[in-house]
Amino acid sequence: MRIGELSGQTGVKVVTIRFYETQGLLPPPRRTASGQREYTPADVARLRFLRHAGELGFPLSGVRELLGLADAPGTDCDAVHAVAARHLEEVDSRIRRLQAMRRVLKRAVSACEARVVARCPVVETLSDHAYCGEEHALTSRR
Amino acid sequence: MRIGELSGQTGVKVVTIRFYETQGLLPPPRRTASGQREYTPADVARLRFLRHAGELGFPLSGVRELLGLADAPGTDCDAVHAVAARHLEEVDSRIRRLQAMRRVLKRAVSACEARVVARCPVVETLSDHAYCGEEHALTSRR
DNA sequence: GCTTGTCTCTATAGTAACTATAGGATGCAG
DNA sequence: CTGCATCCTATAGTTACTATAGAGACAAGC
Repeated sequence: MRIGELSGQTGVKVVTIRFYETQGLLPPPRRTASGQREYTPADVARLRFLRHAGELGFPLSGVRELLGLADAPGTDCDAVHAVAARHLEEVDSRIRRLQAMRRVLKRAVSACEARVVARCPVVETLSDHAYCGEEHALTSRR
Repeated sequence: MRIGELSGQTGVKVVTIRFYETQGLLPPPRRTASGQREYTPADVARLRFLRHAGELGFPLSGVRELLGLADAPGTDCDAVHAVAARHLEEVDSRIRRLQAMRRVLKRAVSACEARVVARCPVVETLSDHAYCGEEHALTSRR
């Protein structure tokens, strides 16, 4: 099948498929005489794996590891588990950081709606250095 | 004060301060005869505002808007509220997406630990096209 | 006056994970 | 055979910075 068909079957955009190829996540397929890529059902499976991993937020480096492990004869479940567990921790940490942001933000936005104060609570929150007390919850972002 | 001092007082790295200047978030300061930047206490306040907004996850475009509104004579609280409320929704949405990821991920990782199945649950989760049923919860990332 | 060390300057490139665009070539239906 | 969808490569843009190179500036000590 050609790249458009592969894209349709997997839900991965054509440009992204080519991008995955440059990143070594998808093996370079055979080409027709005119240079067009020709894929097999095995590529569909691999690309679906890629997509699912992407949807679960694995970074491409992690996906690469997972693919390597899944490809190896007799999957090393421990190694796979380690990659996934590490990513789960990362997701947890991102959630915690976002929730900390959310609390501060929600408080300011709500105060704004309540209209009980003279000065804009959002601007105050951002301007006030005392707010830095919240800083502990809002550790380095990313 | 020079840029290093400003950096120390605000916790924003020197390179980041210069970056904010190129992005129009911090006005270009006066320069000494030799070309070094000279800042005032007003710059400290503005940079702290910038840092707080950054910690709350506002995109630079949002920070730009907020700064513009905060600078205007007589803060337009409604406009500020709109920017903040929009960002709050964005944060909420990111949290929801991450939590959906987390559920799927947690299930696979736990199954892995329980060791009740023959094949690696993480690899299964990623390979199984039936998993696409979860797709609704895991909408387009980013 | 000279050296040493820290700070500052500009400009460029790299990060993640794609997306967008330009400018052509190919494949297929009518 | 013409038109349109699809395909090709290569390059640049996105976000919010960080890293690096190579050079100039400032303060202290000798």
